[in-house]
Amino acid sequence: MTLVPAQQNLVSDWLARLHEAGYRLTAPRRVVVEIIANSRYVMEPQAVYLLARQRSPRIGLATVYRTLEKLEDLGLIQRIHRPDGCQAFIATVEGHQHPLICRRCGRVEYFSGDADIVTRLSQHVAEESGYTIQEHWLQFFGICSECRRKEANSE
Amino acid sequence: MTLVPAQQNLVSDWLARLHEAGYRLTAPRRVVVEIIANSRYVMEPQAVYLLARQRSPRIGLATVYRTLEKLEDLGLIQRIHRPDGCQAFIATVEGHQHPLICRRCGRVEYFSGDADIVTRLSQHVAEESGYTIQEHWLQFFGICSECRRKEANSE
DNA sequence: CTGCTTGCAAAGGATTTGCACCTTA
DNA sequence: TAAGGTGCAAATCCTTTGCAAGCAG
Repeated sequence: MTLVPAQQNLVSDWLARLHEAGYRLTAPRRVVVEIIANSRYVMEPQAVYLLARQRSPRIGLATVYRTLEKLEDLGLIQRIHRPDGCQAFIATVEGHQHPLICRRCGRVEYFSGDADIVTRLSQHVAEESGYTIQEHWLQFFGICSECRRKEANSE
Repeated sequence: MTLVPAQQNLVSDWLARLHEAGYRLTAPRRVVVEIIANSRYVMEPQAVYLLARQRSPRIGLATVYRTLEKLEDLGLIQRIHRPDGCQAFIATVEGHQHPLICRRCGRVEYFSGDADIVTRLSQHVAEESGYTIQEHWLQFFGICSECRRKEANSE
C-alpha cells in the first residue's frame, strides 16, 4: 500500500469527460470543476459555492449542486463519509485507492495497493458470509503532520 | 477475520445502560430500543418510527430521534454510511468489527478480527503519510445469499 | 413531588425543483 | 436555432427545538 501522488491535468481531464458524456462546457461548470479538481481538501457544497462566487459572483448554489451531481455520477468525485455527516467531496484518484482524511483541516491523501489486501479480505468475507461482495469502503481518519505541528506550537 | 454471531439479550442490556447513564426508562424508549436491538437490518429513523407506531400509535417522530441520539452517544448503535446517505443505524457489536451490508434488503453481518489486518495496515499508512491515525472505517457492500436466491427464482 | 420526557407543531437547514431567460454546440 | 443550462425563488425533505402536559423515580 503506497501513497499516491497528486494528479496533474485533472481539470482538462474532467472537462473532457463531461463533454464526452454529452454535457455542455459552460462557464459555471468550468469554475466548479477547477475548484474541486485543484483541491486536496474535502469540500462541502457550501464551500465550493463560496469559492465559486469569488470568481463568478452570479453563480447559484443550485448550479453547484447540479455540477457536483454530474461529477459524482461520472465517478470523478466521491463522497467522504464522516461521523458528523457525509456531504463532503473529494476528487477520485485512478485505481483502487483509499482516502486518509485529516480531521482538523480536511486535507486528503490517498493510498493505493495493487494486490489490495482489502480485496483479499473481501474474498474471505464473501466465503464466510455467503454474500456476493460488490464493493468495499476503507477510509482512514487522523491528524496530518502540519496540523500536529501547529498544535504543538500553540501550546 | 471471522463472522460475528447475533447477540442475545440486547434489549435488557441496552435498557440497563440507559438507566445507568441516568436516563428514565419510559414506554416510548422501550419500544424504540426493542425495535433496533432486535433488528439485523439497517434502519432509518422513519422506519423505526413506522414500526414504533404499530405498537404505540401516539409515539412521535421526535422521540424516535431523541432516543436514537442517546443510543448513539452511548455507542450502542452506529451509523451506516452508504453511497446514498448516512442516516441508517444498526446495533454496535462488541469489539472491533466491520459491517457487511446487503444492498437489497439491508441485512447486516459483522466481521471481526483480532490482530486486525486493517489495524496493521493503518500503522503502515501512518508511517508513510506522517498522519496520526485515529480511526478507520471498513464496510463491505453486497448481496446476501437469500436475496440472491429470491432473484434466481423470479427469473 | 420534581424534573426529565413526551407529543405536537413550528422552526431551521440543506437540497431539489419550476420556470423564464441565456448560451453552447 | 434548438436543446441544454443557469439563476432565482419557492417548494421539499429531514431533523431539531419550544413548550405545556405527562410520567418515572
